[in-house]
Amino acid sequence: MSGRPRKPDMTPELRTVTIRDIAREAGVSVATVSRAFANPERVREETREKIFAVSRRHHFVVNAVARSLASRRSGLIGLIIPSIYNSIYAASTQAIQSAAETLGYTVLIGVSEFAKARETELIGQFVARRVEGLILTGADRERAALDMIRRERLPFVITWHEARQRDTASVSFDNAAASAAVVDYLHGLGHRHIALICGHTTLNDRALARKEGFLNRMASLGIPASPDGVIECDFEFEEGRTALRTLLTRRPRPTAIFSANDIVAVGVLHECREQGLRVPRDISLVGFDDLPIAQYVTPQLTTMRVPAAAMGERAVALLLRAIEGEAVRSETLETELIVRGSASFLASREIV
Amino acid sequence: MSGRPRKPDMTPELRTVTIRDIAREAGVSVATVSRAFANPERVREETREKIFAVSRRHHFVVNAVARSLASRRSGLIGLIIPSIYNSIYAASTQAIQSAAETLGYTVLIGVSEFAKARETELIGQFVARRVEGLILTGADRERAALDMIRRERLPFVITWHEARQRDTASVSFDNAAASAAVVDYLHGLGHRHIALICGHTTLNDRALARKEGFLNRMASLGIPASPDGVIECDFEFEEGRTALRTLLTRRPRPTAIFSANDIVAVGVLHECREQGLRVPRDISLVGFDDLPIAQYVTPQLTTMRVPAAAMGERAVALLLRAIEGEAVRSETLETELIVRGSASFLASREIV
DNA sequence: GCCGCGCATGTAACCGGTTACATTATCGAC
DNA sequence: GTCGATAATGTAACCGGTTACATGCGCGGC
Repeated sequence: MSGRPRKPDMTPELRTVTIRDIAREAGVSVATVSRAFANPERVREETREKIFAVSRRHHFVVNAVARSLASRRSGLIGLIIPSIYNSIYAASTQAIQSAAETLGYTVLIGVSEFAKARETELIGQFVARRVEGLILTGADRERAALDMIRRERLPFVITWHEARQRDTASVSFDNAAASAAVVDYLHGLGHRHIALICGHTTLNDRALARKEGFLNRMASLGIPASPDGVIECDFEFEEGRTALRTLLTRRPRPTAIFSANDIVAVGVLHECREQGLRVPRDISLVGFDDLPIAQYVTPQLTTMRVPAAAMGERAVALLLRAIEGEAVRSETLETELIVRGSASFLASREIV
Repeated sequence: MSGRPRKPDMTPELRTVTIRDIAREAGVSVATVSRAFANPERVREETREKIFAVSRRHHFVVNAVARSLASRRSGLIGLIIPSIYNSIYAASTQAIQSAAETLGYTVLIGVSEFAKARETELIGQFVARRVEGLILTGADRERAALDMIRRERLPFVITWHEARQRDTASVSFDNAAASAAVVDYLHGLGHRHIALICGHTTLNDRALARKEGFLNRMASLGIPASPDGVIECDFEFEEGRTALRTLLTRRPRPTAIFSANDIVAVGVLHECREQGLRVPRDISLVGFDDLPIAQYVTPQLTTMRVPAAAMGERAVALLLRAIEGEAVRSETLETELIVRGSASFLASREIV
C-alpha cells in the first residue's frame, strides 16, 4: 500500500461536511450545532458564534433533506395550477411564491394542464415528497385525489372556486355572481342577445360556475338563452377567433359577447376587426380576469377584474395556519367590473 | 345503494407506514421492498407482486425525503427565472417543467425578480435542498453564487445568453446578432433614426447584449446612434408608453423604434395611438420575443421570434446529461424575424 | 460430483440531521 | 454556603429509506 502515490488533495471537502464535522471542530456536540442553526436562541451567543465561524470556514450548508426527514417537516407546499402559460395563473402563482417564501416555505409547482388524472398524479408526487400542505385550483377533482389527501391528513386550500364542503377551506370569489353581474351590465346597456364564451365546463368548474351564473341570470331576466349561444373553448387567442366566427352564424346574431376569459376576448376582438365589425358599435364585448393586455388592445377591454394576487396571498396565509393545526374559515374576495371601451349601449335600431 | 356495512376502521394507519411494515407483512426484507420500488426488475415478479399488493392495501407511498437522503439523489433541479409573470419566461418554464417531469425530475422554481442578490440567496436554498443541477437565466451573476456552485460541483446550464466560459454549458441564441438583424431590417426599409428600448442593462445581460448588438450594427452601418436614442426600462406595458413619450421629444425624432421586448412594444404601440401616430405609417415598430399578443394587436407586431420552448427543453436535456457526468456542449438556437405589420418603408419625404 | 456463476434475497451500516431526556452550569434567594 | 430553578449542552435513539456485501440456490460444464 505504501508505494502508491497519494492523490494530492486538490479538492478541499471531498466529503460533504456535516454537523458532526462542525461539532468536532467547534468542540461541541452535534445537538448544539443543530440548535445553533435551527433555534439560535437556544444556544449561548458565544458558542453559537464559534459554531458559525467554523461553519463559514467550511462553507457548511445545512442539509435540508436530512432536516426534513428528521424533523418530519419538509418546508414544502404543493401548488397545482392548470397552466403556467396562462398569465392569469401566473399572477396568482407569483403571489403564492412570494408569500410562501417570506413565510419560510418553498413552493412545488405542478401543472395539471386541465387534466384531472394528471392532477391526481401530481398530488401523489407531492405526498411522496411530503409537502406539508396543498393549494389547489378549483373544487372539482378525482375521488382518488381527495381520498389520498384525506388519508394523509394533508391540509389544503382551494382557490378560484368556493369549496363545496363546509369543512374544506377555500379562498375564492363568486364566479357565478361575477358572471351574473356581467349579464346585468350588458342587459342594462340594452342587450338581449348575449352570447357566452367560456372554458370547457367538463374540465373546469370555474367555467361551469360562470356558465351557470350566466344562464341563470339570463333566465331570471327573462331573456331566452339558446344553448347555441354558449361556446366552450380553450384559453387561447385563436379559440376566441374561431368562436366569434361561429357566433356570427347564429340567428338572431348576438349583439354582445361575454368572454369569460380575457385572452379569448382579445382573440374575439381581433377577429371582429377581421370581419369588419366595429367594437363596441357593432358588437359589444366583455372579458373576464382583467389581464394587463385588456388595457392594451383597441378598444380597451371592459372586463371583470378578479383578485388573483390577493387570492394567492390569502391562500398561503390560510394554508399555513391550517398546517399549524388551526381551524380556518373560507374567504370570498370581491370582483369588480372594470368598464372600459369594448361594450356600449345597443343602438336602438338593433333591438329586436 | 343498499345497506352496505359501514367501514369500521375510522382511523387507519395512525403511524405512517414504512417499508419495514410492508416488509414484515409481505414476509421479505426491507431491502427487497426497497428494490421492488426503486428497481423492480431486480426483484422476482412473484415477490414484487406480493409487495405491491401489501403496499396497495396500506396505501403505502415511498417517502421521497428518506429516499433522497439515503440515495443522495434528490430528483430535484433548480430553475431560476427573473419573473413568472412575464409570459416569455412562462413559455420556457413550462417547457422545462414538462421536459423535467418526463425525465423523472421535479423542478424547483425560484424567482429572482432581476435581483442578483436574490438569485444568490435562491441558489443557497437550492443547495440546501440538494438539487442535482441548476438552470439559470443569463450568464451574469454574483461571484458568491458562482463560488457556491463550483464548490458544490453542481452541474448547471445557462439559458437566454451564451456562457462566457468555454467550460460552462449554455443553451441560448445570439442576442446581439438578433438585435443586429433588426437594425439591418429597419435600415433596409430606409430608416436612419432608430431608437432602442431595452431592459436595464445593469440588471440584465440579455438586455446588454441586445443593446450592444444594436449599437454596433448601427455604427457599422454608419448611422449616428445618439445615446439618448436608447431607453432602458422594465418589461411592463406602462413603461413602453412612457418610453415612447420620451422618444417623441428627441430631435431628430426617430422614424423607427426597436423594442427589445414585446410587452413593452405593445405599450409603445398603444401610446402611439394615444399620440395620434399611425403605425407603421408615421413610425415603425419592431418587437422582440414573438409573444402570442404580438398577433393580437393592431397592427400586428413585427418581432424577433425567440426559441423559448426549445431552449427550455434542450436545457433540461443538457443538464440531465451533465448530471450523469457527461461533458456537454453549449448549443445556440436560431431566432427568426417575423415580419408582420408594424414596420414599413420609410416614406421618402421623411428621409433626412 | 464439483465448480463457478448469476440471480434473488437478506443483513446491517449508513445518509445527516432532530429532539426527548439526561446532565451540568449558572445564579438569585435565603 | 446551600438549594432550587433555569439555561446550556450532551447522549443517543430516531426519521425511512438505500446499498455494499454476504448468503443461498439453481444450473450448465467438465
